[in-house]
Amino acid sequence: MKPGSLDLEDFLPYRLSVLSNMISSSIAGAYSEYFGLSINEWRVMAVLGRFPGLSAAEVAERTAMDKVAVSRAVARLIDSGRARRETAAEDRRRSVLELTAEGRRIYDRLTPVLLRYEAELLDALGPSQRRRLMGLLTDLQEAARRLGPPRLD
Amino acid sequence: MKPGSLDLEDFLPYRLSVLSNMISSSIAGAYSEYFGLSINEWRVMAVLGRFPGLSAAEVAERTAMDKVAVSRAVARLIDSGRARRETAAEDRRRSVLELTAEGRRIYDRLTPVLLRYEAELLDALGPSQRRRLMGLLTDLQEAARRLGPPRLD
DNA sequence: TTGAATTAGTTTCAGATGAAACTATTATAG
DNA sequence: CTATAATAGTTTCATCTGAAACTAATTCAA
Repeated sequence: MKPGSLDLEDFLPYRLSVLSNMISSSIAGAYSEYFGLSINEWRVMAVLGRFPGLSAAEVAERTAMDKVAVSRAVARLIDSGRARRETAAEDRRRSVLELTAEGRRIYDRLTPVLLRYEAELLDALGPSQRRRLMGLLTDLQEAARRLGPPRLD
Repeated sequence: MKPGSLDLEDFLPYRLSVLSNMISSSIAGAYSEYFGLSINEWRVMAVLGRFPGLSAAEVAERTAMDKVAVSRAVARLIDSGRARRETAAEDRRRSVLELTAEGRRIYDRLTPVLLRYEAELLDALGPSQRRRLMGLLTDLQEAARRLGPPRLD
């Protein structure tokens, strides 16, 4: 391969994108098949299961979703009886979001399945790689943030 | 953290998705700002720049895009004068796709910028991690393929 | 106070997406 | 040979998406 040429299949951003889409759509297939959940609905359920009482903005922050996506996912979860919204007493703009009993049932059913799936993925790596993987992702993420978009010189 | 609980920010599929979106949208911002290219249009240009004469199905295979997305991206590239389509003489269903001179100009301008960006990302990792990264992504990808979607027990 | 600015969240609008149906061409079975 | 199936690619349709505009509530400045 001549230097300065770009092979998509060796290009880190492309590799990450393919891998991430592969894993996400695998998982999304399972959400969707068993419970009719979209990936955004599941992400909202995942943070509400762990941190009940968050506002929509706090959910957005913890899920890296934008506020429009959160608003729509929450609306569907409420429609389908899986989440509940109250208005914060001290600031009536804020919502206070929680899973319903039905939502929690699904959360409790799905969580161990996803953790097991993750463990099975990690089993594919050697122990030393496995230990370093998260730090590596953190470093790449930090670098991406620091670099900002590529600029034409 | 109690075992069996799922923290989104430590969950591999979520981490990969956030990192990948961060990097992809950084890059897409640059394409789009300088040349009005979508990520799919750029991917098609990237493979045609390296492998001129591919058919749409071959482009789809090399970019992990579906055939509808390829069809639309190609249509736009042709509209904007950046790619050209001919019909394969021996099989008139097949298209033979190439960049135009203008398309190649953009390709030649963008390629080194993206390679430099990738190199800067990799600079964030230690040398040993950097060397192993691609193999690690390959292993995860292979594991994801092998595992298929998670199943409720 | 009160009215301008800010914040939380929703709706709108225009474009992107993918599954399925469709067109055109080529391959294959009888 | 036909006609049935398979393949390449496009179009349609219903849904998804994000930016910007919007509503409602709160804060801040004068």
